[in-house]
Formats: sequence, structure tokens, C-alpha cells
Amino acid sequence: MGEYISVIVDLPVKQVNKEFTYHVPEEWQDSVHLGRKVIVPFGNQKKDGYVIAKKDKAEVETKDILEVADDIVYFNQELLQVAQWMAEYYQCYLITAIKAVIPSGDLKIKTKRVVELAQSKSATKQKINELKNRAPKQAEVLRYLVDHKADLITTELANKVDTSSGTIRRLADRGLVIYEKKEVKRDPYQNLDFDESNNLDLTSEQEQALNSIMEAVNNNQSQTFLLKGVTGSGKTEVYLQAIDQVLEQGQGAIVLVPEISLTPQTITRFKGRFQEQVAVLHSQLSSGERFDEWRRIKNGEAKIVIGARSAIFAPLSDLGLIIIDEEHETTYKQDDHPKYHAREVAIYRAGLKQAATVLGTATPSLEAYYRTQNEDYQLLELHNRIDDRPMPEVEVVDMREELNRGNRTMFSELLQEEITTRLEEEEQAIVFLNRRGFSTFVQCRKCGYVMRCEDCDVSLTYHSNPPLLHCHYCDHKEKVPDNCPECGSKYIKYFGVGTQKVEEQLNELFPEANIKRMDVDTTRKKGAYRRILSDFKEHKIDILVGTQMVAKGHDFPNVTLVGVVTADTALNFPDFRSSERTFQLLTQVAGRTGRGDKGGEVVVQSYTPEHYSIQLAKEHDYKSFYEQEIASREATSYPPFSKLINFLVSAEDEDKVIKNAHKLGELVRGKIEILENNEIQVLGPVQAPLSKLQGKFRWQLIIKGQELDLLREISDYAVTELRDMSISENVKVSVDVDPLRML
DNA sequence: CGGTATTTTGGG
DNA sequence: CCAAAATACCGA
Repeated sequence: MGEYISVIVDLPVKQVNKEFTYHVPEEWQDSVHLGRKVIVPFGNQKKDGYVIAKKDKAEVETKDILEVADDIVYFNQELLQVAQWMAEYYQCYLITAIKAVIPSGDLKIKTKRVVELAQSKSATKQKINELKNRAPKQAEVLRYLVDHKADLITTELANKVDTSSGTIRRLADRGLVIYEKKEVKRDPYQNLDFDESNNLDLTSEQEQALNSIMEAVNNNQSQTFLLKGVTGSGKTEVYLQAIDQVLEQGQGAIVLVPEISLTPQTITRFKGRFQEQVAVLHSQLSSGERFDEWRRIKNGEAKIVIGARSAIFAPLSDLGLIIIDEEHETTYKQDDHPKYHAREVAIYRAGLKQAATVLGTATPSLEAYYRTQNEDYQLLELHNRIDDRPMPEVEVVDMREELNRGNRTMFSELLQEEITTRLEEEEQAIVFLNRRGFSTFVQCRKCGYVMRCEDCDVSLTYHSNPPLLHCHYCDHKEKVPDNCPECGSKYIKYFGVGTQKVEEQLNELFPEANIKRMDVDTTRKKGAYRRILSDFKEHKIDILVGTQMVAKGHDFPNVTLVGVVTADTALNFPDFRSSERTFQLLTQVAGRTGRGDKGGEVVVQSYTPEHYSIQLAKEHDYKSFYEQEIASREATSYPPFSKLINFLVSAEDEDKVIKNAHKLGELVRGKIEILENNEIQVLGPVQAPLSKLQGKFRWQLIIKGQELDLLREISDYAVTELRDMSISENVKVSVDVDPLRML
């Protein structure tokens, strides 16, 4: 068996998106199998390829493979199936899906040279006596090696016995010691200490949830659970104890968390409970570190994987449980191809292995909660916070009234009062605003001209330190002009509020308070993020101002106030999910307070306080929010009542983009007509909400329908046809199945 | 993608 | 009519 192999060639092109058969010369037939990387002749070039099957005979004339690329087994049957599923579901080439599944970057095993005794200890002891007088240093080195089970590199050993590497070299020449290459694993957390922790007592709700999950695990059912628990209700403890039991059965678990929650705090919690059985995978690791963690998982040293989105592809051999924390987070959707959603991949993979999946969140995505209603998922609820702490009191302030009463600042009277009280009581506050920078746009008061990014067509944000205009989409920076580029007037004014301005104004209002800002700008440096959080925890900071970053997952018992400067920012996005986003964000931010025994309060400022996502977030009423929102989705037949595919057409030439977008629309509509389907809707083509990004113009087209298979057929047809047309050269058409953000 | 075979174009 | 340039095709 196995003279021939099926290979997927590393060339992301439609015509090459299929299996190619190669012959394997005798000498490699044992080592070349599924998941190996080979170098093959392709056309008149050499290409990398991945083996996806072995076969006895070839239906076509074959060539020999040229080489075996390395000795890494990149994937097994299970992960290949995951890749194949992704390629089909998300409409990408198999090679693209495979490359998302396997580790990338510099895959080198790191070694160090260690010195070992060449002979037995007793033989060496004799030599020590012989050498003692003639070469005392050499004798000392040998003595050290006899006494210690040393695993030292040459220079370290030399230092230990206070000599130079020459001494050791001489010993090697005499054949008394040997150098050996020894593999080392790069451990990103080797300098951190983890206090061991044990299982905590569970509340009866936690107990029930755990039991349900374990029942599925024990029966090898690929059940998906939605663990809906308010912030601070102890979801993590349920995860930990479920994993504990999964381990006892000899199985492994994957825990996905949003990148932003992958803080030392989270890792400590898991490492504290399971020590070196935990592998961590995230984007901050070097490719070498990631590769070593990947290998620890693959060879069974680590049975628990905690990581961001792509950790769903961890090569665990016996997967029993997948946990997706903060299930509603949009970071679980990959931005580039394959544009997969980790939740969907997880459920597919769990299905292959009869593993259970737990989706944890305080604010389920509409899709997930909907699936509990038709009993696709099983709902597990934690209604109470640990120690029965009450939910924080939320006050919504109508900023229009504030203005009517003559308050022209960005802080309502209530928020100012509350902050004052906190400072007096020596408690802490978080002030949240979903925009960084100082002012969100810069405008000429005479002609109304707004400063925009030349490459992205979005307004530039003014940052005060240093005073520059930033584009938040392409990172372009420029100086603030003295005169309006349009009319030449010098009446340039800054509008809109960003975190820098909030920080500045708070400093003016509360000069005695220690105020810090946490956003992308202040956490760019390595370790800055952790420092700010630990300073805040130790109360070296009274008020923490920040973006999204302050909203996620942290636990600060002394924070008794959260202020939301404007709740409307997300609400005004042109996206059918804007209400959902707003509700989730407000609930998450509110959850940062009232985690200690002093209770907590939230002040939400808004210009549309009557909006249901704000009102129901105030009431902590997810159920009502869900009912209202799901009704609106049903009325407009948006997901979960339909499926969407979004096409993004982009190019540097605006005319071309428009022409192609319209052509795409024609092709799509034509195909729908041929299919005689009157249910599928075509939205667009229209200019994309971000109409120009990094120098490329963008148009989009959405198709909406019940049957994803039909939508894919249409998409496949239209994209293929368009690509074959000469008008589409230098034009990119990107297909997004189940798009999350329509920007 | 990158080469090679095939077709188109336009200058003299 | 020819050769350069644009285009189509193919890979095991």
C-alpha cells in the first residue's frame, strides 16, 4: 500500500484547487504519509505540497516527488477534515484552509549543546584521580559532572567551576566527555510562578451546569451548550472543573478566549489548576514559541489548550471538550481567508470527535440563543453572581437634557457627582469611551471641510501627544494644517470626543485624582497593558479611562463606578447588528463594577436613552432584549432567519471597482433567474461603508437567502465568471460567508 | 504563480 | 506580412 500519494499543491489558484497524484520513490514510502509536506515538480517549477492521502495506483501518469520537506507531520485525518469543511463552507481553496490549520512561521526545533560524561561514573572517578595534579581544572569539571545531573551548555558549565570552555574542549579531546545536542522547548511562561489552586465549592446552579456538561462528555455526545451566566457568576470555575473531569477520562480540552482576555490573569487561573498540562497559543508568541507549544500538544504533553481563535486547530489527539468563552465576541471571526468563525469550526470539530462544546457568555449572540430555542443547543443558566452580589444599579442620563440645562461638558452632573463620591470614599472608577484619540474629526469652521485620510476616506482623528492627525484604519499620520486646505481660512476646529480628551477633562475636573488611560495608544509597548492593570488593581490609579480594553473580563473588586461617556457610538453603525453590539457592550462594561462587597453603580450617558438596547441593558434584561431583537430580525429576515454572503470588490481604480461591482450584480441576478428562485434577495451593489481603505476603493454586494448551498452556488458561479472577464484584472473580489461586520 | 503556446494588433 | 504584445492555458 502506498506507492502513490494525493497532494494539495501550495498554490492558491482555482485550477490548482484539486488533488494531484505523485509517485513516491521506494526510500521514502514509509515516511511520506498523510500530513507530510513534500516538494514536487509542478509544471516546470518546484512547489510545496501537503499529502492528503496514500494510494496504490494512479489514474494518471505521474512524476516522482522531489523531496520530503521536513520531518513534521502537519495534520492528521481529523484536522484535514476540518480544513476540507472550511474550504467548502467558507468558499476558499483547500490549500488556504490547510494553511490556516497548520503552524506557520519559522518551524525550527531549538537545541542546545550539553556536556555529558562519556564514561561511567566509576571510570570517570578513576580519571579524576589521574588528572588531579596534572590538570586540576579538568578534574574539577569531571567532579562536577559526577556530582550533578547537569544539563548545562558549555559556557554555563565553565562558569560553574570557574574555568573556560577550553578546559571542556580538552576533556572532549581526551574522550572523557561528549557534546550532545539536546532539544529544548521555548516556554513563554517559564518565568511566571503559578500558585496551585484547587476546585472551589460550586453553587447549585454551577453544579447543575457541570453535571449536564459531564453527562454529554461521558456519553460521548457532541452536544453544544450555551452557558449563559451574568458577569461574575463563576463560569470559569465550571470550565475548570469540567476540564478536570475530562482529563481524568484521559481526554483533552480546548479553551478559546478572545485575544484581549488572554491576559496573565486568565492564564494564571488555568496554569494554577493544571500546571504544565496547559499549552497557550496566541498571536503575541514568537513563531518558535508557538511551534513548541504546538509540539507539546501534539505529543500529548499538554492536554489543555488555551488560546485565541486559531487555537481551535490545536492538534490534540483525544478531544473531549471545547469551551468558547465570551462566545458573542466578534474576534472569533477571521478577517482574511478562510473567513471562518471559530464557534462554527468548533462545533464541526466537536461533531467529528463526539466531543461536547460549551459556549459561555453573559450576552449570547442572537444566533446562539436562537439555537437554544429550537433546541439545537442546550441552555444552561447561571442567574446569580457569586456570593449573591446584586447586579449593579444602572442610571441612564439623557444628554440632550443636560445640554438644555446648560451643561456643555461631556460629563453629566450625575457622573461628576458620582466620581466625586468615589474619590472621597477611596473607591475606584472606570470611564469608558469607544473612541481613542483626542477629537474624532477636524473641520474648517468657514467652509466645512473635514480632514480625511487620502488612502481611506475616513475622517482623521486628532491626537494631542504628539499633536498629529491619525488615520485609525491605515495608521497614516500627518501634521495639523494651520490653514484649511480647501478655503485657506485659519478657523480649524476639533470636534468629537476621544479617550485623550476625556482623560484631559477629568484631570481638569479632578486634579487631585490619579487618572490613567488605557487604549491601543498607551498599551503599544510590551508589558504596558499588564502594568496598567496591576497598577489599577493595587489602587495606584483612581480613575481608569479606556476603550473596549477596559470592558473585557477583568476583575477589580474596588471598582464601584463605571461611566459610559456615550452609549450611542456603536448604535449608529450601519449594520443590522448595531443594537446587539450596543446591548452587549453596555452589559460587559457594567459588569466591571460591583465585583466586591461594596456594590456598584453604572452611569450611562446617551443621546437616545429610550432605545431598547440601552433601556434593557439598564434592566439587565437579556431575555426581553432577545425577544425584541429577534422579532426585528424575523421581520427583516436577517440572520438567524437567513444566511448572508458578502462580496467585497476592491481596487485602486474607482471606475473599475464600480464596473466590476455592477457586473457582479448582473451575474448574481442572472444566476438567480436561471435558478428560478424568488426567495433570494440581492442587496446592492453599493459603496461599502468604508468606501476607501488603504488606497483601495470598495464596493459591496450582499446576497441573502434561506439555503446557504444555493447562495454558495450563486457566489461560485458569479465570482468565477467575473474572474474570467478582462474587466476584472487588478480587481479583488473577496467572498465572506456569514459576515459579521459589514464594513 | 510562472512558463509556454496561441491569438491579436498595428506599423510599414 | 511579421513580430511584438496581449491573452489563454496548464500543471500529476
